[in-house]
Amino acid sequence: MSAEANKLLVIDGHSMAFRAFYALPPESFQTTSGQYTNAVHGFTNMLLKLIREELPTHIVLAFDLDTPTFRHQSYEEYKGGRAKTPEEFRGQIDLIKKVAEALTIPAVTVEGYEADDIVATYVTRAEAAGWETLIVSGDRDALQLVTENTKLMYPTSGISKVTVLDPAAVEAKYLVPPAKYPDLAALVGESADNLPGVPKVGPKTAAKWIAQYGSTREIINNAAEIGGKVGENLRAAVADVERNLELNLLVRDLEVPLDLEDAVLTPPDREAVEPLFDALEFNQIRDRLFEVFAARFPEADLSAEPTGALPQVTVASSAAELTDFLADHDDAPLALALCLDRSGESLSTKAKRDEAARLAEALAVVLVPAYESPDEAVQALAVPLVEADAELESALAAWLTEPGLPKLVHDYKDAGKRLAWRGLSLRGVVEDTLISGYLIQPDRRNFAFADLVTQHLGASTEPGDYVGGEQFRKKNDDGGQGTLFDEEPIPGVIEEDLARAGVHGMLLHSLSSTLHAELAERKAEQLLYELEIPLAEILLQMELTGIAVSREKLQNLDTEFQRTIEESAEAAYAVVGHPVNLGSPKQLQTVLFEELQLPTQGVKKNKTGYSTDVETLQDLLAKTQNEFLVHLMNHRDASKLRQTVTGLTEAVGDDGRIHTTYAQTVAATGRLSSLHPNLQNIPVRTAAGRKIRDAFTVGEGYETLLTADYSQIEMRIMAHLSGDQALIEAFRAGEDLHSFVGARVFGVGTDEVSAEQRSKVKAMSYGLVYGLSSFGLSKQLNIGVDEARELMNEYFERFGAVRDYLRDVVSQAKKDGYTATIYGRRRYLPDLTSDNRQLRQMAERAALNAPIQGSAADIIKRAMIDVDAALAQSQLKSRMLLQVHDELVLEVAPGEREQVEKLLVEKMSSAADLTVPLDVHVGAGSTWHDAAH
DNA sequence: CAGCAAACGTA
DNA sequence: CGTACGTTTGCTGG
Repeated sequence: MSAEANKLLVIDGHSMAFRAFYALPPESFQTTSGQYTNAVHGFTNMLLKLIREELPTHIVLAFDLDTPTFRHQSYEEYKGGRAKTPEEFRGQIDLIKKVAEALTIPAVTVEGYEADDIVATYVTRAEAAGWETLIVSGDRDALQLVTENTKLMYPTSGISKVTVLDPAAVEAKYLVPPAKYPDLAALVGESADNLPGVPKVGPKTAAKWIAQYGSTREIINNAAEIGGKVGENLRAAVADVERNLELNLLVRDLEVPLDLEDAVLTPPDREAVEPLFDALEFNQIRDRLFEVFAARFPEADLSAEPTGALPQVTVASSAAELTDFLADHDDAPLALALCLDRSGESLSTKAKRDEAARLAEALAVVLVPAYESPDEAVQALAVPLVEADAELESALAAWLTEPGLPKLVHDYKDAGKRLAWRGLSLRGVVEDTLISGYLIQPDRRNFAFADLVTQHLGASTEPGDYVGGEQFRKKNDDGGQGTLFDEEPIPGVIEEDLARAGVHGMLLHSLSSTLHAELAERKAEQLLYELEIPLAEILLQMELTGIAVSREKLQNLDTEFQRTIEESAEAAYAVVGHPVNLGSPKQLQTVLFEELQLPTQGVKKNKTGYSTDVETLQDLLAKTQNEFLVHLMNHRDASKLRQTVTGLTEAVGDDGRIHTTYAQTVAATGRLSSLHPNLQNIPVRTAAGRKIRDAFTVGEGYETLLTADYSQIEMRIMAHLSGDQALIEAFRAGEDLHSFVGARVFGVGTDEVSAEQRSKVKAMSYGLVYGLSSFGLSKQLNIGVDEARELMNEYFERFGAVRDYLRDVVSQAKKDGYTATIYGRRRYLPDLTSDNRQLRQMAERAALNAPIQGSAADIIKRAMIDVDAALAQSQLKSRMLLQVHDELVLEVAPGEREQVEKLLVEKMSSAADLTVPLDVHVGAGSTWHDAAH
């Protein structure tokens, strides 16, 4: 590289770290261990952006030290009066230095000097060598360094907006050429450094004097001839100005520990980047980092050291090849990976890509045996699912469906579904690393295979990172993966896909054993083998089966709700005199609180201003009787319902049924969640909402829908876990729980409890499960805090063991670091010991709730497995369709109703052995609405 | 076009 | 200042 092409980037690390810190909210950038990373994040991003856009050949980061500098020694108050460094900033400078180290960018410090002096020294050397330089600093002292070859990037607000200053720009902005900036600053003073200047002299006066006399030294020499008040002030402040002059001037000839030439930019140290970015939980930045450096150093190899040999994937072309392969591996577990159709990956929006990914077809199954040694290429076999001969297909089907032949997968339900679309059934799954990963860290949201592999094995899932896979390495000029087609043994599957599936399968074996060691330590193996994996099989069937809906009923509802929407909108517009988007909280704020002048007193606020949620609207209605509010709320209700109807209509499959997907690894408590569409939040509370449930119907060939739900399961678990005798007695007596509790709390007979009293204790009982406070209760019940506290005291007086339990569960969780359900499902809550009060209290409420909500989830999961087994045992054709946390919906085959009902009640009630009975209510009907009871 | 905030449906 | 979720809409900022 020729000298002319050299470009130095020199960054004042401290000042930019501070800018980054104030530009990004610390609370949004925290690792699970509580370390704030907002400054690190912003700084790293900025650094990458500079490398990408400015193309420097050399980079230096300059940092201050904590020790005093020569400036402090000559002026004690130097930088005095600065606010204390915020708590959240602590440790972030060290992390930034670690990032620099991983990127092999030098971080330079010099004892007794500031970062600015280091910057000045490198700039001076670069100038001498004829290099171009870009300074990045938020400190104005750096202005003096600007020349034609040396520009300054100065952040104007935060770190996203920057100005690049050349000499002309400096002069335009500060009225003096760069070299004279110290003269100007000496006269004006610098409040950030606690350096007072001449009173009443601002940049304009100072610039005028400098133009007249040439320098501040000359101004002082001629101070006598300057008239007026400012002249007097100047003469009085000569000592200050002289001191400023001395302190402002940057040192340009420091002894620095690193030569300019040695600051050359080189590719990052991947071995250092990976663990550091793991710890910082920077995943997106990591990707961007490697992209930026790959673009910068196309020839360099940024990939990790190969961790083993790439599996050799052979494509089976005959049944014999498959049967031989299976015979070779006897009955040992084989990992299973699918090659999917990737043609949807280039769709324009994320929503479309996600949709395509969900529906992508399986093109091949790759079977991978456990490897003996990582250095020896494992022999894997790919079986095409398209254009394969019938014999091969049936040989594969036989292996897949045999429960006695063990398979390892990541996301069994997903693989099972894609295979089912091809008419294949997958059984005998002994490991699903998705679920294992979840059981270990239930509050993590993303269990992508590659992430689990990185985290638990520290390995790569990229074929290019394995010996023998060099041809798959992504080169910068990329685009040419198509060139890797040798031939196309399986339509739509390129060589790289096969290699990827091979690596995936190979890693499944190692990930499985690593996760199992963890599971064993947590005593969670039973949960995996006896609960979650069997449940996954059932969920898969439920998802494939779906639930029938009446398109006609949905269509009618859509029309009905649409009419309400239009009518209420018209009526609302009439009140305000013009149309508004009633779905825009922002526009509503304007209409409600500016145009209609509704009282804002006591109105809840959110980040964007006054809230417009139902609660607020109802309060406003009570106060003002403004009928706009009525129309708005009608509009809201109808829009929400129509939105649900639309979503359902779009989700109806060709078979006239809706197939939801259950997420088994999302809810941190152990519950399921439902998506695409969500069938766990279909309205039920209002009459209009219930009409939607009426569109869910029994399918053809079946007699009726059956719903079965646990009655008050969470309170029963509370009774069981707390051992509260009064509560246990209530459930054993089979009395109405809330009347029973109300009678005790209010000291009246069970049948004398008023409706109001009953609803109060009901809210209270449910609230306790969520960690309700007296404040929250008072708000919920619209009563005073005192009355709420009174109510709580009275409650705990009668049900003392409940209070003891709630207290103990939190303190135990603090001690252990986790809560546990009755089946031993753990939830880790590191925030229980956080210094941040809000985080800590949130964790405390989660600790109260997790054992209860989680135990209820365990119980219904157990029940589902037992019900499914009992249905099979009795050879019944009836089937489970939906689970809604404490409710199951089944489709009953003709003539089976009585038997199924009996079996349901029996299996659900006996799913757990509690000190209180588990009551189950059953209802039947031709629609979901009618089956409710 | 991606991602956030607000709102609201369920247990 | 009550837990656990998913989806849609409007809007901002890249």
